[in-house]
Amino acid sequence: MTENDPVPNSKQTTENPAAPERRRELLATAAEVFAAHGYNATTVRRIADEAGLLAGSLYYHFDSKESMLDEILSTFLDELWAGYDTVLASGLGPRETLEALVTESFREIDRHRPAVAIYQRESRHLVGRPRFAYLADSQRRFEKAWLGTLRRGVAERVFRADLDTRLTYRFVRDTVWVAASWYRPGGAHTPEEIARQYLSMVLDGIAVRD
Amino acid sequence: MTENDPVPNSKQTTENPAAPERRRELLATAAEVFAAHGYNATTVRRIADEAGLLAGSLYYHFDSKESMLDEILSTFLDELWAGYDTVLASGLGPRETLEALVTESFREIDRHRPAVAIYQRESRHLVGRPRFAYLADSQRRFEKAWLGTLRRGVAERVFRADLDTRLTYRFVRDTVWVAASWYRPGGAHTPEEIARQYLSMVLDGIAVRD
DNA sequence: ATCCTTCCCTAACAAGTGTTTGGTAGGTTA
DNA sequence: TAACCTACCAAACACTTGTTAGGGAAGGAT
Repeated sequence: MTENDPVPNSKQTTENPAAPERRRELLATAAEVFAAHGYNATTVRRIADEAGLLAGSLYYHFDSKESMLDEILSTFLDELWAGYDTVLASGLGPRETLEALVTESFREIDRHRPAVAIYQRESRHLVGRPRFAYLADSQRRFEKAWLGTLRRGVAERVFRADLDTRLTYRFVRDTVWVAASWYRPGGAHTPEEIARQYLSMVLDGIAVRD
Repeated sequence: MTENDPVPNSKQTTENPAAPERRRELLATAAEVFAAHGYNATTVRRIADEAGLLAGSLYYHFDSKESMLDEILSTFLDELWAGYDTVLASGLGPRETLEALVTESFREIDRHRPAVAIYQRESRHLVGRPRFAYLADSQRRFEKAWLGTLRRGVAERVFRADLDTRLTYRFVRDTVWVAASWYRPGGAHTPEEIARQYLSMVLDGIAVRD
């Protein structure tokens, strides 16, 4: 029996500053490989190769392959919602809220690109599994925040009333997050620049005004 | 040896009207499962279950699991390009070309929803494999068609000149195709309605004009 | 009645999968 | 020096994977 487990295994909710340095390195490479090839197509041997150790050694740090995925996604979502909640609590108008949410989203893509890519690819079939129940929660909060902002904007006559709000929501949501598939940190554009251009397009359109 | 193979196996480029009825049924269910769970996570036993036969029996109709994927994707892309080429050859202006391409895209999503979903999910790591070289071809033609239309529009002063055309291209492209992940045939909106709303948003923006 | 074709099943194969177990080099602490 | 902890390796485990080989039932053609 594992009577006196040192600690490393099993996720830590409270941040332990002194401890799992190596753990984060391994999670980072795992996330990179998951994002590049997909969770199912990624073998733990491949992760181990990339990290410079053997497959079995990963199980000193993690319970299972799935728990790596779990930790990658939940860490990302925790940080995402910290940013979103700050925006939503600051009492901005609908247009400013939309702008702030979009900008925050591109910043998260910048910081958690692999996690976002994994989320996009895998969340659809992970939702439903009890272990990943927080994904469904997050989806609900997400929809509430975005749809609410859009509807508020329509009510206050800053957003057009002749569009299906639900369709608009989907377009806005998807285009923002799908950027994670081509975005590369350190590329030609900063997250803020991308957000600015994206907002300009979504708010004012790409056609020339008459 | 398989001296006298009846025909069924191996893809048919020229449409044989008398033959592979069952083949198309099986491909349709395979596409559905691939789209729902991802290619790698889908076992041939799962496809067989869904189709009502045993795993080995699939190999009477197909060479391999990969050849099913190949046929699903190439069939879809063939039909997509038939539609696109018609649009591109009809000598429309940039704005009308954009509208026609977007509308045609949503029609393709309506007809080939599983194939589109699979394409979105898997094409990134299939590109490069020699067997799927046509995916890279398609990507190049795709970029050429869309980027060309956008640039022509900027030159003719119908699209804004102050946006990064490449960014605009990515946004337009992604938002159109990602719709396959939530679109359900027979839903509240027809493909043409979705295209109209989407175009209205992209061309004129969601903000109220001053 | 015989043959042939179509379409499927049964049963197995080899390779690859996530995971476990026991061991061990090297540093830290007692 | 002895005991201990950390982080890894070596080797195997049980299971799932895509795929194949051989056979057989049904039905139309001869």
